[in-house]
Amino acid sequence: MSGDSGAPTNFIRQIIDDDLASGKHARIHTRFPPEPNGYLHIGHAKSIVLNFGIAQDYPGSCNLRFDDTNPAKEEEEFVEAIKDDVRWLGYDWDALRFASDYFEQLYEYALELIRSGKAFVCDLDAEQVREYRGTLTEPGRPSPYRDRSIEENLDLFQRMRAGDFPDGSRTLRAKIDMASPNINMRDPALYRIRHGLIHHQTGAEWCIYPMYDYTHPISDALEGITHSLCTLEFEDHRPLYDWVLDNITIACHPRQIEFSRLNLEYTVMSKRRLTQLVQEKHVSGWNDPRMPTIAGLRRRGYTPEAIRSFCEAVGVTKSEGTVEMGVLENSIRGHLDAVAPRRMVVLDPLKVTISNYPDDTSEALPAGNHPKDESMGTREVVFTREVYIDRADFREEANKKYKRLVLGGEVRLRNAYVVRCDEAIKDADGEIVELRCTYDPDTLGHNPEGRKVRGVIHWVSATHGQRAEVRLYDRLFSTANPGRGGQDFLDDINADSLRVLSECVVEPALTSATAGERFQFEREGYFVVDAVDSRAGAPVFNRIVSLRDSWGKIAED
RNA sequence: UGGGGCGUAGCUCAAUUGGCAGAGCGACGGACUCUGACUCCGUAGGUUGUAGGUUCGAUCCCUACCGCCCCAGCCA
Repeated sequence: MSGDSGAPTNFIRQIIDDDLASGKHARIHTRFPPEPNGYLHIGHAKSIVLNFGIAQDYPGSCNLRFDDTNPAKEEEEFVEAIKDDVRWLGYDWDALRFASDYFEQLYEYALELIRSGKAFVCDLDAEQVREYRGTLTEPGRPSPYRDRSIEENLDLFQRMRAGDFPDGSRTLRAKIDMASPNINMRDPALYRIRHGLIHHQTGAEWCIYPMYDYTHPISDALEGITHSLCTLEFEDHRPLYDWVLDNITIACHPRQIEFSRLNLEYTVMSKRRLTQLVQEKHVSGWNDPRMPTIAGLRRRGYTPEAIRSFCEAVGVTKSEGTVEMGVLENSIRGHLDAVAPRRMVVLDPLKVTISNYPDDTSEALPAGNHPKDESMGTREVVFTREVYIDRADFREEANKKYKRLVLGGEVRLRNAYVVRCDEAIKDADGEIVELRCTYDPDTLGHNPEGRKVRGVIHWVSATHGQRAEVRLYDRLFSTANPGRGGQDFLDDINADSLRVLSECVVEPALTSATAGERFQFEREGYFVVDAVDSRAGAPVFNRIVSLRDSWGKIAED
């Protein structure tokens, strides 16, 4: 049942299997319930893949529901961005809902709670409530307003809605148990008063807003959710979730199941911190390619497929851990290796003159777009007397392990000829400014006989290539767990997380690349045409991820 | 300190519910290669947090410890 997509099973899917087998449910209904107070991040993707993935694999459905009970923090911009991100990830909701759709029903249920003596209007202010609540080790004391008559509570609550009382002056509270060892059960607030806010869905219609703990179970039940999946910090809230549904007249009682949230090395995931990065302009916005947001990963060049397979790879459990960044990187490498056309780009150009190649000639050489997939076809690269190679691909001398160009040595120019380096020309400071090489005309398409070249390097024609900007992104933070030990996480920002290279040379086939197109720059990594800053005929490239590099780990000789 | 959770390989997860502790990723080594990529082959890596107990037999059941996370918003 759960294996249809090849998605690995987990304890939640096992519970669902059991519920289907026992006949408790014939159909599964999940929901993804974001609060529109920020952009979605990779941690939300885990929840999205879980919830929508279950709906896909079982006979089931999944709603997108905005948990919009706190208009002070929520905005329409965020609801639109979230819808975009969910769709981009490849999912479509069965129903689009807002918790605010249920405000009227929520209000009616609150009246029911009051009528049955399960809720009361409390006149304590926030500080007094805190004093009465007790501590982790001491029980709380009942509010002096706890035993008001039902009639008075009804009247007061109706007047709360009518706007008769100022912010913070009163709350509606559940009447549960002030001595409960679970603080969430110590007569939690159900409604608070908030004047003067324009809610993005309901406008100025309400001046009282329901709390999450009250809204969520009822919203779930109203939608016929069977399994309400949330993160571990809500485990303590489950008794309250159940209490609400057990004490009102409602037919459905979803099962809340908690799983551990995603933690990723070298980044931060809390909305508070992401918001701070954006507001204080440590990044260019929610979609900065270094951000772990879906919008950031999208602009960075990640694919929905890669993010989905990443989410499946990390699994779903109740134990907390931190996933290595390499797992995310491998997910995109794996996908793009299969589908990204290959191109040649020189990031740090060093001019090479092929002395024995005629000045007035050029050759259009066919180059495969993919080494293992001929269906991806070929394009032409232009070979000329002057080409660029990368500075890192030449050394005056090196040991045998160095598989690139050395003085007096031979190397193949990818898709073209074998060349030998005869001379390195230096400027007054001793810096190499040009290489003089000779090429072997008999090495096109086959290797020379009787001798072995050191390796293969990429190149671009100096006369046919085009300058382009390439942005090299690295992890946003320099430590695996930013801000650990209580210090400011901003101190851990990686100062080199973005390097802009403006003098790169790209092969002709790349000048017409359009926004969002992804390529492998051979021997370098995977790159995407930036959707924001590229211009027609002048693409800007973002590095998505470098190629795996076993050479970089070997100590320099 | 009260309550709620979680501890299995470097990381993420399995282990048919008491029957020889495995996989993927990573690391390391090799093969292949016109990408130091991809692919393929192989190796290492464990006192299952600790100490007891029950049992022929414990990752699994019991007891006690230890460590880590969450909870004292009129946030979600």
